[in-house]
Amino acid sequence: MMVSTKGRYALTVMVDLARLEGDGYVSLADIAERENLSMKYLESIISILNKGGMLQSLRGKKGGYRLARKPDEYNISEILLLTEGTLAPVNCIMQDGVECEKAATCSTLPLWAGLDKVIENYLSDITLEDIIRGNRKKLLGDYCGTCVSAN
Amino acid sequence: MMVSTKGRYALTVMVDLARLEGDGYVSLADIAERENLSMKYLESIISILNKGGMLQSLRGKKGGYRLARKPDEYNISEILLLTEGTLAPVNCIMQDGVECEKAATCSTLPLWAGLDKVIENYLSDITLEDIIRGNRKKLLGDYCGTCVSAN
DNA sequence: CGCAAATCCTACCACCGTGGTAGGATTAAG
DNA sequence: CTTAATCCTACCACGGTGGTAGGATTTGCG
Repeated sequence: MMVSTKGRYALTVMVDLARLEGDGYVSLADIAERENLSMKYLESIISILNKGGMLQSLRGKKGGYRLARKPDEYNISEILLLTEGTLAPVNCIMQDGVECEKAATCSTLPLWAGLDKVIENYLSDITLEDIIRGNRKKLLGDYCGTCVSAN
Repeated sequence: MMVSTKGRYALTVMVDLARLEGDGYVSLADIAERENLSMKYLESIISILNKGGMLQSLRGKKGGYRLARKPDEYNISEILLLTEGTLAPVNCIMQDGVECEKAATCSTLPLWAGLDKVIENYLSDITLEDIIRGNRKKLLGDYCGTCVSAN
């Protein structure tokens, strides 16, 4: 599994907040209830989003969270990257400039690099706005036969 | 991480055997030494490949393994699927006909389904032959700007 | 026939990431 | 000054990952 609940729930929170854009600060309790997720667990996840600059928060009564930017200014890749740490499908891929010691002679590396590219390209092309608008063409394909089959 | 060492080493073994196609049966000890991997660990992985019909084996002295088909008749998806069990990037995606209970109302599901498609399409289009021939265009892109960027 | 070289099979295990829970400290509105 | 909210630190069970160990079985060859 490439994306754990941490990344999935983070995206769920971001989509929830994107839907409520303009409603001011939304409390974590509200989000957790709406999405039917553990508030305590969500707390640790939303903390990552907040520290990563994805959100604005307000403490105290009437406090909560809201998006720091417009929904179409977030791409999915950056949200998942922040929460998951990496989106690499294998751990033998170059990260932070450090590559596998066998990289020069490894015959399977180009495959993993290509897979990594495909994933990154897909996720970085989709925004929160696409998700709340249900942009099926962009999400599920038909616009590129080689990327996403038409069946 | 989507693909563990199990899947990676399985592919390494398959590529190794594809390179030696026509040389008869190749012993596990030879493969392990050539690829610099633990023979004991490789044993458990090659056993999955063998039982899954990917290989032919011969026991006893002068025994070993060889490919059951031609290198261009294996796509990478089936090799990884056999060893990893699933290639789904998240565990909330439909598997064996069973889908998440929240599927009907989940706003993020189309994203995960789209990601799954992109991955599956990439991996099922590449064969062992492509890897041993170092088919960079197919592996790393340039043939589809939306799938794999040109940088 | 018997040895050696190979696959095949079962069991075991340490480590770490996942998916949380618990409890309290701090802040701000009214 | 109470209440509702974020913020922070610590803890923990479980299962998957990445192996290791030891032997049983099969087959080629001299």
